[in-house]
Amino acid sequence: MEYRPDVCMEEGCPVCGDKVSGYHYGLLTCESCKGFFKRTVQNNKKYICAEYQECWIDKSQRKRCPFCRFQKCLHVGMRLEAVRADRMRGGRNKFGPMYKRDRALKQQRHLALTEATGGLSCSPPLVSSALHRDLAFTGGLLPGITLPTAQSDCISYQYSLHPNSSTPAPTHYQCTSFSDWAIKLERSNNCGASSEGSVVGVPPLVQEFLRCDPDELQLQRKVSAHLMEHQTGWEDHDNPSTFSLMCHMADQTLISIVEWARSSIFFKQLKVGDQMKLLQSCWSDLLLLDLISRQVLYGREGRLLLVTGQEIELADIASHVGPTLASLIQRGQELVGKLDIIKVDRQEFACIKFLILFNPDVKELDGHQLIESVQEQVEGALLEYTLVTSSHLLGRFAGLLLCVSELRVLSSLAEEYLCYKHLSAEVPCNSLLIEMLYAKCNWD
DNA sequence: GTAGCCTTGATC
DNA sequence: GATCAAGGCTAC
Repeated sequence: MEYRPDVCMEEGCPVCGDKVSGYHYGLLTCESCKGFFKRTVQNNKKYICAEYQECWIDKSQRKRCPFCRFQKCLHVGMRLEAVRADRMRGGRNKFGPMYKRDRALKQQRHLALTEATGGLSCSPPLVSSALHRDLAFTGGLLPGITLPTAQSDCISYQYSLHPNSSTPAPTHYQCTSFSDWAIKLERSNNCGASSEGSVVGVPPLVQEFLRCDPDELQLQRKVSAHLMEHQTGWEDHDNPSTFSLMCHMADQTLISIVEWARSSIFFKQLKVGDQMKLLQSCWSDLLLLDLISRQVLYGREGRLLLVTGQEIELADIASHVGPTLASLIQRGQELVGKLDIIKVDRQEFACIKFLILFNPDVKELDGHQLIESVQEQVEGALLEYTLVTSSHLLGRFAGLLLCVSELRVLSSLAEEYLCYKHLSAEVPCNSLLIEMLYAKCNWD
């Protein structure tokens, strides 16, 4: 394989986003963070953060808070043990093979991406570089002018959120090839389907749940179109932060979840009051399930696939967020890993959605009996389906229920985080997320 | 204290 | 001998 050193150097420093100069103390970093890390460790420096130990570190602000800079160095994986106690110069350390593996991996990823995008990746698809732009890693997350189409194999992004802006978009980023993604979708959609449209071995109720499920590509187009249509209306004076964009994205996903529920079997039979109570009780579970199922069904390892079809390196996100969100992402990743190992399919995810929605534990339900009965039917259908598809008898079913419990814990933590961000005025106004959050609080 | 460039030396 | 990741030097 031809070795291309530039592939590794294209990425920004994981600490500050500056130009990488090589592997230093365990990973690719820039020269200044290398020097900073060395000075700190060699001289056993102790820093104090003047604020809340969550200072943003980028190229322009890295000098402001050495405490947070050093914390970030450690967080992204710089290794203390790579700083030599004896100060011996030259030579290699024990990380040599690790650097080699990392290089090979990056090279492999680059080639895979080049192939997936039909050799169009002349400029690197590094959303990570865009993440370094501002405190809330703005940019690169709104689909630009080019929406994925069958003709366009490459999804472009621009820095500039305003098409008429005089500032030229400095870089185009590429994302997952649309055709590659579509192939994955098609494969997933057709799993087990017979030519008549019924599915062999799949209980009729599960088939009905699957029929209610929104089409992923339609959802992607809808959310992307909405974000592009409304981007000029947000924070006219400034670019919206990435967190704010994520909120808009989540809002749109939530709207699609409500639409899904309203048009679904059983739910349509409920009184509006009960419908509201059920949705208010589980909106965050469903939102998180939507995100997680997307990773399991269509995502790639180490990346976060957004509802718009864009992908972000998880390592990049983790290195740009505070400890609370980083821990949430970590747990989410672990859950995706668990579901990935047991290869949960669309049928099972469809059942889980109904299982979450029809929660008889919700208080003051008029149609409590009906909801309890639906929950039993869903459980029965899921159990039947897992028994048909898995040889592990009850193990798979029990495993899925355990994952649902973990998902509920995570969504509750995510709600707390959202609440905190809302109190810090970082969530956009008129957010459906906040409306749901408040509805739940008042109702609880 | 920072950060860019230089020197060193084990490994390939 | 080339490479490259350590530590060192020094202008700012």
